[in-house]
Amino acid sequence: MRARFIGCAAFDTIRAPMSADPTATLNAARPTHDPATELEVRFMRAIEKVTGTAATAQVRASTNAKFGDFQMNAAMALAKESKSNPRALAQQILDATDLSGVATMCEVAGPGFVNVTLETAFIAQCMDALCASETLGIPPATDTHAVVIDLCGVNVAKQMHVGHLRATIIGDSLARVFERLGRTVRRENHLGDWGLPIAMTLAKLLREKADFARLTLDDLNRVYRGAQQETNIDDLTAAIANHCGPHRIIELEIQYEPARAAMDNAKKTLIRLQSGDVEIVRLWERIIAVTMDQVYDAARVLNVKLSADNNRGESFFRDSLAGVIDAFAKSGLARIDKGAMVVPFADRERPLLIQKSDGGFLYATTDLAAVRFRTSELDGSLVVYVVDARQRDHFKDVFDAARMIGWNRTKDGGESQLVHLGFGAVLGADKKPLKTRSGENFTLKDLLDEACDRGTAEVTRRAADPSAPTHGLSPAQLSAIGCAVGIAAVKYADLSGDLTKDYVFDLDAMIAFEGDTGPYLQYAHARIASILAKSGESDAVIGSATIPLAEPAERALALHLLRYAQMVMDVGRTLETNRVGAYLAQLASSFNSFYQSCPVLKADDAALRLGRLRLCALTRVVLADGLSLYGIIAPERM
RNA sequence: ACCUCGGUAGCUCAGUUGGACAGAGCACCCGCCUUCUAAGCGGGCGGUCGGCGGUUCGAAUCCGCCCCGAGGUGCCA
Repeated sequence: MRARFIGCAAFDTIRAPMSADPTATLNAARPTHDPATELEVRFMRAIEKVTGTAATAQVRASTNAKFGDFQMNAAMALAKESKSNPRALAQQILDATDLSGVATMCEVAGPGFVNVTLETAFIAQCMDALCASETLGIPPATDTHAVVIDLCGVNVAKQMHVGHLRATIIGDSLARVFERLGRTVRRENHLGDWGLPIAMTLAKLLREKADFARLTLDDLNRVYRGAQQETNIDDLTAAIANHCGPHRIIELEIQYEPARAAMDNAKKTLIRLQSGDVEIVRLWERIIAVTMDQVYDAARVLNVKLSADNNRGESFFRDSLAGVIDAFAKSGLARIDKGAMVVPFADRERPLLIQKSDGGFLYATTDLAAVRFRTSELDGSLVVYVVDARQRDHFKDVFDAARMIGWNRTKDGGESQLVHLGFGAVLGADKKPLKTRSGENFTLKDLLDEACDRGTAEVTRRAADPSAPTHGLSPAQLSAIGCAVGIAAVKYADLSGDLTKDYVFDLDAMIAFEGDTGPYLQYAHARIASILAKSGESDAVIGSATIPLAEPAERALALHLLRYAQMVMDVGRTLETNRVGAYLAQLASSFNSFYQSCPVLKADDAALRLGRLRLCALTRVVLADGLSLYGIIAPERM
């Protein structure tokens, strides 16, 4: 079984494999409504004319409003290659660029930047194109293969803890991003539902004559831990390994006699399970059901798309393990070493162990079977493993072995990308990993309950104000909004940071409602929903209005809305979910600034009012869509 | 010992893959609700980007050597 979330570390195996091919980024489809696309095209033509090379123009949004809307940075790098003056080259490129209908003002600045200020009419044109797009400007996916995402990864008979939060919501969020990009997505929940630890638990339950019909997860959790402890003979094996005296060893052997008996019992139970003993299989299915109920509950509360349909655990692969060994043995990639079957690597000492000297299989064996299944059966051209960063070396080995034997191939023989998205650990206040083994830690359920309670308390407190939009709502309605707010706080806190870093589990920080938080985004959304409702205008009327861009706040908001599609595509390319959060925080901030300085319902004239309403409407759509990538619910009122 | 990842404001973190004076949020200080939701907006305070060298028009970002922290390293998963 895969104990995937014990603790700590930070790394990603992702950056190298995902960004290896620069031409892929160059040739990738770009959002057609995005001004950066048009600028890139026009500047590239000019660069080709001037220098004869097909270099990217390096068009970026300006870091500072005083530099205009966009900047073109290619001149400096090109000047370095040709050893010419960067400012002069920038001017040459600028002179050769046809910017009619796009930019009003362009100038060379600093060491060779080209600052671009867009023509307002062009921004309006882009905004109309964005509004007309059903995908918010995201071009259709070119790859029709599946994206396979390994997420959640719970172990049967064990309680979910805060570590599972990450594997579940990160995986779900990535799945949503790829769905948004038009890809076919397969969520795979690789359950730890097979092997000796499960048999040990079953054996102990049988010995204690447990009532399987009334079994709870707490019971299972306790028995699981008890079974681990009572079969533990680490001290004895250590004593033998350290060549302790015979007296000491005999003493330990007597002491560990019960442990050996328990282990023998567990192994017998395992054989019964493996051979399909009807009674044992029935009980096995029962403990899986008890375990999975908590997972489905958590998924529902977290608004994560995960159900029994996604379950494909270790037991699913049990009959293909011997085939894995055969394939590696026949291919000559594996050899026997010290009685075990290993796959050696050319570039490192330590091999990958795929079969124990006693003939037993290991989790690497299961993972190899799963890799093959996910590429060749599920047809995944991208397989992402959302698993604790500490298993980095393990996945490096498994992926390399899979590539060596050619299991990184889709049905049509194309190459699959195998990526381990190793997320950081959730640490305690002492900066040490929160460990489940100690037993006294926060369970996932505790965390989610607390988030809902605090959210509900906050929403209820504000609803007491007679002028609040939520005033007069029923406790059930307030609780629904409160849970959405509390859960948004938790999910945003997790997904908006660097996934590969550890973070300290701080409930108060996680469930904060002010500043750069999930509720801040929900609040902006609720404000807009409220304005739109109060306006009394139909979508059709609002949709045909002219978007106003005269005010700086209007212009800034519009330009940011135009960047949405590119951001989603960037997340698909890099798997960095924090880009969504950063984008949305900026969007909400831009909107709130706009809202502060530009009256909407009380605008000076009817056309301006409708135009600003249209800006509001589009902001609401993008905000809600972005929040949906995190699986965060955006209430109409709060 | 070896391999890997990290070190940015008092705290929590960003930093568009080498670009302009390093940005947010929290905390603290000062303004803004008879006006569309103050979970908000505007302004201020605050940093030798772990240290030292190197590469170049230009480095938090790339390279080298140190310091500190964490994780991993063959028959558990």
